[in-house]
Amino acid sequence: MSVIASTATSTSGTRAHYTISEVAALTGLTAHTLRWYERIGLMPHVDRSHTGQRRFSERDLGWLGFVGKLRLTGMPVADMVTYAELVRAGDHTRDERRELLETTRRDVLARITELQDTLAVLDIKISHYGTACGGTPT
Amino acid sequence: MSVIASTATSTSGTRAHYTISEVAALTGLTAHTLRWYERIGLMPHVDRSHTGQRRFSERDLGWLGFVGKLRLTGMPVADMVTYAELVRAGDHTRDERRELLETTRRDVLARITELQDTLAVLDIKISHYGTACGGTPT
DNA sequence: TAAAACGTTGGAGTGCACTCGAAGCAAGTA
DNA sequence: TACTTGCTTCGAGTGCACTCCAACGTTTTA
Repeated sequence: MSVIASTATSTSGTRAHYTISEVAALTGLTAHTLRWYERIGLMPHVDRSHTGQRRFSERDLGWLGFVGKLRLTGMPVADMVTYAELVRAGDHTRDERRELLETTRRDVLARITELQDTLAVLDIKISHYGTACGGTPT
Repeated sequence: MSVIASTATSTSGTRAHYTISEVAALTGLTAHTLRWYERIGLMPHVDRSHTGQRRFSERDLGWLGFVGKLRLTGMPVADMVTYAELVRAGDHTRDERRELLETTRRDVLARITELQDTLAVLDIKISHYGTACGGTPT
């Protein structure tokens, strides 16, 4: 892989663009997945070199970071695509986007509550196993 | 469906056994899923009527409740089956079971942290949408 | 310059967790 | 008795989110 070497722009740290394998390394996604994201409309338009290879920008990286967060929320890919489409559609979709995010936020809160609930059950079970006498725990 | 009518045992509330559709109604799982659980080894032995129909006990219901909690943790079904096998194997697997549960517990905690992290990102995004001026939010 | 590494595409395949269908008994109801 | 409902099994189908393949072109390294 060598030192990342491409057309640099700014003087410090910021890169003009990244190849697909560089982005894969940075995001933890595979190149396959990155192409698939583009195919399904989850990426804004990605630049190409004169020979047609993808050149990801800093902005693309930022977007992928956010998409990664959305993925961690458990949001379905289809909904992320919807969100991406709203972004592409322009400023008049701001309200819709905010709503989508707020719905997601509520879902996340609900999921956290749910998990804390399971945690309580797990703790009870585990404490039963702690007492080394032979009840009939399931 | 009528009133649940089967061989009752105790005087108040507790039932001797339940048909598959009763259990489906009680758990929210489908009859298909219940049979599938049994096929893959996720259920302890379920009693049958003289005609071969399943008769779920209170104990089975309790087990299904616990399995439901495990499912909510995000534990893969294969691991739940492993746990079920350990329970069937007898008392000498207690340590192993406790470890499995503790691993699950750690996973749940990690997931909660992860979700709280995404929550922070969502809140920042949402607050950007709140200010109704045209930046370029993604 | 030659070899190795990396990039492209469309389409097919994978693994998970269900989910459903078909064909055929069995039990309760009008 | 006829009908409706529910149960059985096996096997196939679904939806999601990737994941991989083949065949070929490009770029970097020795």
